[in-house]
Amino acid sequence: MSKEDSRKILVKTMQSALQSKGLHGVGLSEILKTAGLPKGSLYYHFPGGKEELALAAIANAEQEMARFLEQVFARFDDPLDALAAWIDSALQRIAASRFKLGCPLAAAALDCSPDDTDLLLALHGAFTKLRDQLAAHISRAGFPSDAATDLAVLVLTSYEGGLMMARAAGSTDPIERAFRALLSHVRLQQKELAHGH
Amino acid sequence: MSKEDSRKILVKTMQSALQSKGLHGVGLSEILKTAGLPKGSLYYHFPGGKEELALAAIANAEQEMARFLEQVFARFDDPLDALAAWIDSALQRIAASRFKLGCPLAAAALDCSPDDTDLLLALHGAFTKLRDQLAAHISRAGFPSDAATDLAVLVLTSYEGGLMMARAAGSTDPIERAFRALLSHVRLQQKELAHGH
DNA sequence: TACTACATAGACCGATCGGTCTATAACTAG
DNA sequence: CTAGTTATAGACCGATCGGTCTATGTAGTA
Repeated sequence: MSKEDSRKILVKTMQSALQSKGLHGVGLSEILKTAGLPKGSLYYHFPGGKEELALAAIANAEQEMARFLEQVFARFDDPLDALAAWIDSALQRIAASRFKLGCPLAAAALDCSPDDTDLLLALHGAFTKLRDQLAAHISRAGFPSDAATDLAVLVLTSYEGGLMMARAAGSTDPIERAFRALLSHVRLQQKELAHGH
Repeated sequence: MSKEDSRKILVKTMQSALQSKGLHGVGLSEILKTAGLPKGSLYYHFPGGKEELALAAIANAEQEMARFLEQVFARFDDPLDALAAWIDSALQRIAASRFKLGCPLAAAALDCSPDDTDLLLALHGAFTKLRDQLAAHISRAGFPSDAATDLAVLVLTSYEGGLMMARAAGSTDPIERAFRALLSHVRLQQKELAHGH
């Protein structure tokens, strides 16, 4: 097994552990058992231990989300259609996991101590990047830059909150409702902007 | 110290621990130290241990939120003004805690194992109650019942997601942006509804 | 073959986890 | 005063926590 393989396995395992149980919800022993690797491997690849592994998992999750968003927006002419498709796929993903998996970023954000500055900083960076990415696409739908950023944040917060509530509900209903409302309002505003000029 | 006092102290302490560190982020010993009570008291009042205490904290948090919402909506004629005021107070609260405190419900939802059915059920109940409460008020602003429920869920998800992102950001910016977008869109829709009839 | 990194393997550590148990203080009723 | 209930007090338990350490492969190079 090469160096890269073990590293990736550990990161993926931690990422999925974050999604299902949160940062303190899983022990290293459980992660290692799932990964099929001994403790020596973990501390060889991640001398910083659990926190360094969590940071790597967060970075990986951020990258995956960013890439996936890019793909979806590339497939649609209308950014709002892309948004709807993105939510649709999120719906399917969480239902497929039987509502066990949430967002690893959100889980880490709520499960860590307020003075885990490294973690919080990494999370803030990830959210900001995703926000700006969303905002850039949304502005293409005719929204001024600042309004687009506001909207991007609304989309992100609803997405994160929706995932959390869907987990509690054991149903996609919260996400569906939130984005039905959101998209209908946004379409209306879009029309308004088009007529106004 | 009477029975009720110790119970309340324990519940409050657990509630604030949930907000700052999540369910598994704090140990019982830390809670007891903060509460100034010995272990015997905890297991006398809560034979079910940590989980029973968490359930009580969740129930208490739900009640507090519901009551506070009721107060805010009673103070304003326009439900949308009340909504804005509610968010405003949330902004102040989280800033006052220097972004350490989130929502205890969200923290519990993301930090627990997917098969903690008791916890998830309690959380689902709490979210549903808050949703319906919000929906009832929103419908007074001229929205049809189903649209009002969708909107209520959008408000709740943005609120929860906003709190989480504000914690990561160390700033109220996410909540401000999300609700600036949300309220502007909702006002527009409200006007549309008014003109349509 | 010998040397040298790289990577795995897991025994072991003190600390802390959630939880149980017995003892005792404080108050009430008779 | 005594008996009984309520609540506190904290020693103690096995399990598990995150982390350290030494020993053992394993691959590439000379």
